[in-house]
Amino acid sequence: MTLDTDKASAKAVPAGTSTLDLALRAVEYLVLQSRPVALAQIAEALSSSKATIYRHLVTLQRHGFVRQDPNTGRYDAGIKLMVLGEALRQRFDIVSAAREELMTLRDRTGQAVTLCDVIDEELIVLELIQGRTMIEFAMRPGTRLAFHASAHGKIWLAFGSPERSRAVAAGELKAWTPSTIVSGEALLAEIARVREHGWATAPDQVITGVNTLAAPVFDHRKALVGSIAIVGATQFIAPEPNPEQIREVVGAAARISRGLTWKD
Amino acid sequence: MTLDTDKASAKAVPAGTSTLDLALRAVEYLVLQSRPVALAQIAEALSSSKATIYRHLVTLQRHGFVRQDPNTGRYDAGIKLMVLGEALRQRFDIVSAAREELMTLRDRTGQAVTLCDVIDEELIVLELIQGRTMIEFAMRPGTRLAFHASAHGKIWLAFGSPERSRAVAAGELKAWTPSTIVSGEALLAEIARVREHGWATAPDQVITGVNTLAAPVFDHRKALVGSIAIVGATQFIAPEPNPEQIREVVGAAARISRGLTWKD
DNA sequence: TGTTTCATTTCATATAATGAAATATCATTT
DNA sequence: AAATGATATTTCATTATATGAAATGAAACA
Repeated sequence: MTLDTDKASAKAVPAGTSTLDLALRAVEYLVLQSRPVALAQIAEALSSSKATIYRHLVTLQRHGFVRQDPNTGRYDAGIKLMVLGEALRQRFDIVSAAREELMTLRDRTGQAVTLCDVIDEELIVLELIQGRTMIEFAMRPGTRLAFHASAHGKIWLAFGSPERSRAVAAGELKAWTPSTIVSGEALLAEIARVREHGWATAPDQVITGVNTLAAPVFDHRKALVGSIAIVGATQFIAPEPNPEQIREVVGAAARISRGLTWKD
Repeated sequence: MTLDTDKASAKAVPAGTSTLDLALRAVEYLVLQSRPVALAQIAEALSSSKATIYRHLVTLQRHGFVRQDPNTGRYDAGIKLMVLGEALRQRFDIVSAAREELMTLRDRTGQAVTLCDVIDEELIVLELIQGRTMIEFAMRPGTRLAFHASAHGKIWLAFGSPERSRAVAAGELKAWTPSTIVSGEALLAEIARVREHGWATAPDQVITGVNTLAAPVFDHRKALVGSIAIVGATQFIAPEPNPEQIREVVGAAARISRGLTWKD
C-alpha cells in the first residue's frame, strides 16, 4: 500500500499519546538540568501551560519519577529513575552468569573489568568491576559506548551481524581522540583482524592514555551475547597486550560462554 | 474552608492525570517482570484495554523507556531507565566532592566503601567503591537502605532531624537478620551511642557475617549532607572495630566535610 | 509593609484518550 | 503449502478527561 509512505511523510506521528509524550519530555528535561527548576520554566521549555505541566508533575511525583524541593518548591528528577535503572540492570542474565568470572579476572590481571551488551543497537555497559584507578568512572553501568571507538564495540562488529558492521563502517565515525579510527575502510580492516585474533583492543581511541582489551561471550548456539574487557592505563595494557593478559581475558570469556551452555 | 477536608476524604486524588498514571504503572510493571511480556498481559494486569496500552507503549518506546523484543514483539523495559539513572546519580554534588577521598579510604582500609544520602526520606546508596569481595553487590548505587538496620541509617538518625529518629523508632522495625534491632527503645539507645561516638556500626544487622562502619559528612553549616562507610566481612570489620579503622573512616568523612565548606 | 517569586486551583471548552472489534503479521505446525 | 495460533496494530464513534487563561494562595525577600 502506498498510503503508508504518504502518511509517514505527511504526519510523522503514526500512533501514541501526546499527553504522555509531554510528560516524558518533562522527565528528560529535569534529568538534564543540574538543579531543581521552577514550574514556569519547565512549562516554557516544553511550550506548554503551567497548569498542564503541574498536573503531570504531580502524577510523576506520586510515582517517584520527579521530586519537589521541600524548600524552594521547585521540581527535580526523582530517585525512582536510579532504583529502576539498577533493577533493570540486574535483570540481564549475563550479569549474574558472568559475575564471578569477572571478579576473578580483575584479581588476576589487576585491571578494571567491564561487561557490555547490545540492546536495541546500543552498546551498553552492564557491569563494572573496579580496579584501583579512576579512569573507570567513565565506564559506569548505563554508559553507552561507540561501536567504532571501543574494544567492546569492535568485538560486536567482528562477531555480530554483518549488517551492523556494514552500517557502522558506512556511517559517520566520530573521532574521540586523534587515535580514533575514522575511516570506514580502516575500520573494516581492523574488524577482520579482530575476528581473526578473537580479541580486540582500542589503545588511546576512547580516552588518551587508556587501553581496553576485549573478548566475546557466546551462548550455546555460538551467538554473541556479550563482551568482556579489562580496562587500564596504556602503561599496564600495551597497544599490543602481553600474551598473558590476552589469555586471561579470552579464557574468562570462554568460561562464561561455557557457563551459558546449559541455559536457554 | 472545610471543603478541602471533605474533598480529601471523598476523593483521594487531588490533581494529576490518569493517562500518565496508567503509563507510569506500565513502566513499573515492565521493570518488575523478568522477561518481555505480551501486550494483552500488560493490559490485563493494569485492567485497561489493549489499544490504550498499545498507544502508551508506542510513546514510551519512542522515548526509550520501553523496548520491544524484535523477535517476539513482546514489550520490555528500556535501557533509558539505566541511562537516566546513572545521569541522575552523577548530579549529586557530594558524589564528585567525595570521590577521591573514598578511593583513598578503600585503598587504606582494603574494604569496600559506600556513600549514602537521604532524598525525600529515603536512604539511598549513591556511590560504591568496590573492594575485593562480593558482598558489596548488595550495596549498588540506587539501592535503598533501612534506617534502623544499617550503619548509614543510624548516622542519619543520630545526626539528622529529631523528627526522623522519633518517627523511625515509633514505626515498624523489620528484622533482616536475628541481630537486627527491632525494639524502638533499643534503637533510641543505639542512636544516642552513635551520636556520642561520632560513628556507627551494624554488625550482622543487614546481612549475617557482614559489618559496616559509617561516619557523617556535614556541610559548612554543620548540616548532615551524607554518610560514608566501609563495608566488609565481620572478620575484617569487628563488631567493635579497631581504632585505626574508626580513625580512617571518621577522618575521611571530616575531610570531605571540609571540602564542602567553600561550596554553597 | 509591600513586592517578587513561586506553586496551586478553578472552570468552561474541545481536544485527545478510550474500548470493542476488525485486521495484519509472523512463526510454527500439519 | 496451507492452516493455525500467537502476537501486534488500526479503525472509529463516543465522551471522558486533559487543557490553558486567569485567579488565588503561600512564602520569601527587602
